[in-house]
Amino acid sequence: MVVRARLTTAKVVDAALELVDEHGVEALTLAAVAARTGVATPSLYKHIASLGELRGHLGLRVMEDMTARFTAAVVGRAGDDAVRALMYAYRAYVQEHPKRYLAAPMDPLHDELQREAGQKFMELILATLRSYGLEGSDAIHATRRVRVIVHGFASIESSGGFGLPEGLDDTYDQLVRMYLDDLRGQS
Amino acid sequence: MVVRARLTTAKVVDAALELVDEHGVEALTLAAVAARTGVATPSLYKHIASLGELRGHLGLRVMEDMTARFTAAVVGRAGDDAVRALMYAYRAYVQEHPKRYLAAPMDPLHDELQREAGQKFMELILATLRSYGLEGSDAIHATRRVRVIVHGFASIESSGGFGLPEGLDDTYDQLVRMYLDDLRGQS
DNA sequence: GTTCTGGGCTAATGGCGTTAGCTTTTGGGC
DNA sequence: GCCCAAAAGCTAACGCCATTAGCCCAGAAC
Repeated sequence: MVVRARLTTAKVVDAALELVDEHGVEALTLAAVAARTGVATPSLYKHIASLGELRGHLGLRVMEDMTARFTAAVVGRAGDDAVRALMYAYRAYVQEHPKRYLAAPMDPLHDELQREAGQKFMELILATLRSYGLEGSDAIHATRRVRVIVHGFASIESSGGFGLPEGLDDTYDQLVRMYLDDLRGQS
Repeated sequence: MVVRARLTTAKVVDAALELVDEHGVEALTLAAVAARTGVATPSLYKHIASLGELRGHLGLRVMEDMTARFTAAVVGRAGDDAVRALMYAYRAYVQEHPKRYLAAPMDPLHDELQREAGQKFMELILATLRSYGLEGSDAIHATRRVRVIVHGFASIESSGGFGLPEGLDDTYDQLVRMYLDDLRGQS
């Protein structure tokens, strides 16, 4: 006899992620998640503490997913090659999942649940920059600068903020080149 | 006898802006706006069509306010001096009104109500870059690049996304310099 | 076989946005 | 200076949402 597939926190987050990918963050409602998981709304509270906590789990999931993808893209590369791989992987991810990106936490370090994933992400960037031999605050500034560029571009692009999408690839190429030139200049 | 101050759309937006500045975008609720304006909630519908439209008006207000501030900062300057003034004014505005920044529309060109303000803003950036003599798509790319930098930094800073705020001024200085070097390099 | 626990359920509450329909104020036309 | 239409306020009500309380049932533990 088939055991009735019981719900778990992970499955609830799965449903939330699907919902966000399809209809955007504003469509993330407990009623919708319940419908998708085939359960009554209050039953979700056996697996999550609140809608806010579900959002936290969702943000964590997205951040872990991004880190995994970017790690795969960067591994085995160094220098400009690695930085390019990271930056292009970032944009590719957001292009594939534009609505999901708005569910990613911008301040993971301030959330108990997401802190570890946030640190892993930052360490990945630092590791990507390793071969430039940056020390102390130079490394921190360089990390912040890439983050500003990739996040700035991604958040504008994913919300349709660039009037016409024409030439966006070129714009991104220029940003990558600008960052690399800058890195080289001060390393 | 003092005439009872009647409500207008502008006053409703004023109240909404105060509310957002004090308690964040998620606190923007018709009930709260009604309480602040001394009116029953449904009465607001005599001045706005819906909460969504109020958000639109609010975004427009913020965008116009920013454009006015940045224009004042840039006027009378040219070249690197103008670009620096624009970029520092942008960050200063967001530092003064961190919560408000999240109410600013990221795609004003796709909103009937905000399109004109969005174009004015873009024209301001283009004008700021005028003295570099960029033509056609070069000007568009350069505009997009500044926007990515200032928005990326502002959105991360305003949501506390940089772990420790230490050295943030330096990071921003580096971003400004990076952009200027890049502009110079390709002009 | 009984018991205990975990995961589901229904019912109910309070806050929200929104609509309908009423009353009141107000300002312009005569 | 009065009248009346339109503007701007109100209360009542609806439906959706998150959340809580309290019940029930299945299945694992013993």
